[in-house]
Amino acid sequence: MKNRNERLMEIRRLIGNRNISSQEELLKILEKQGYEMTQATLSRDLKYLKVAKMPDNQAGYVYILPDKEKVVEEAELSGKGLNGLISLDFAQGMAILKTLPGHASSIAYTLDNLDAYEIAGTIAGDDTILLIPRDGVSQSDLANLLKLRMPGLAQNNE
Amino acid sequence: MKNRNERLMEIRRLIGNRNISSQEELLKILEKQGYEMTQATLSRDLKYLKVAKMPDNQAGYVYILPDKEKVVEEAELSGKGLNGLISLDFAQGMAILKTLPGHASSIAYTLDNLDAYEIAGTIAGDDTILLIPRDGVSQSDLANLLKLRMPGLAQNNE
DNA sequence: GGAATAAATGTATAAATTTGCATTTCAAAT
DNA sequence: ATTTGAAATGCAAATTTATACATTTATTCC
Repeated sequence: MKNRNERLMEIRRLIGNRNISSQEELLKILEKQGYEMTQATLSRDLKYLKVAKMPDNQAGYVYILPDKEKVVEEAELSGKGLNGLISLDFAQGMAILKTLPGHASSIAYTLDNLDAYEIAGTIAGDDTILLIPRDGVSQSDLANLLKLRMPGLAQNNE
Repeated sequence: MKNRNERLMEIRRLIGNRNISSQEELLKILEKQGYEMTQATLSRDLKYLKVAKMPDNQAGYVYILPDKEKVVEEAELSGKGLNGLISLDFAQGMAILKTLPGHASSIAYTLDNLDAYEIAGTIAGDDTILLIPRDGVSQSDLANLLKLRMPGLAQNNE
């Protein structure tokens, strides 16, 4: 179909931004935006996108994006923050990121909000970030993750 | 409802350990274990536990346990002095504690003042604490210590 | 291009899940 | 021990979601 991909993107965007509780509800929003489709197709789309339905205190149930997808999207949306990054090194099983002076905490904040499985946590000083990877996460896993979200990042080692 | 709590625990355990695709399927397993209940109750249990149903390549759909969000609630409910504490993870032989923004240093202070042998030291950022255990201190030693001295702390891992 | 093949979608229906309401079970208070 | 209010559960119906099958739309390969 001509616009399936576009539709899938839009579905992801919608689920990421609002609390949607049923396929019917989502379907109506999509129809208002000009997408013509049936609930069956939406069901398939959600399956394709690995969207889960989760209980929620406020809304009863809400759709949620799978971790990875969500992360990528939000990182892209925010599109900000990683400018001050200078370098990435590995030592003692951990990653050390150097940044411009004063940039460490904002970048660390962005990193935390990636909600990436691979990152157990970060601690930021003034121009240095200590990133603790989860056990079992290899250096190259982490490098890939970071490269993916930080285009243009210069690395000291590979 | 003598055993509701036990049942809830068991449901969580089952969902954590195997791939379960429907409430019927889970219900049968529970029945074999001696739990008597209907699918309606199971539906409510899953809602209570915030278990989500997510598309899966192998199994079609699988139930998955909630992540940090759950922990936040429990921590908040517990009320005790550790209000800002969100989660506890282990990686690289160290413990990573996530807190609400700005809460890290006060909680780290509390940790230091436990004067626990097991804790060599802590470093606090804004919302993350790195806790360095003494050599020879196991993950479960540390988990026990924290559980013991910090009632209400929920954990992500076992 | 046109046949052959695969992918996407709609329709109708089955399957799965949630929920209103009535009932039972439990807990607290007197 | 009895009453009372809340929590838990079952039952049945409503709602929501998934899917088998048929059809349409796109893609590939001569």
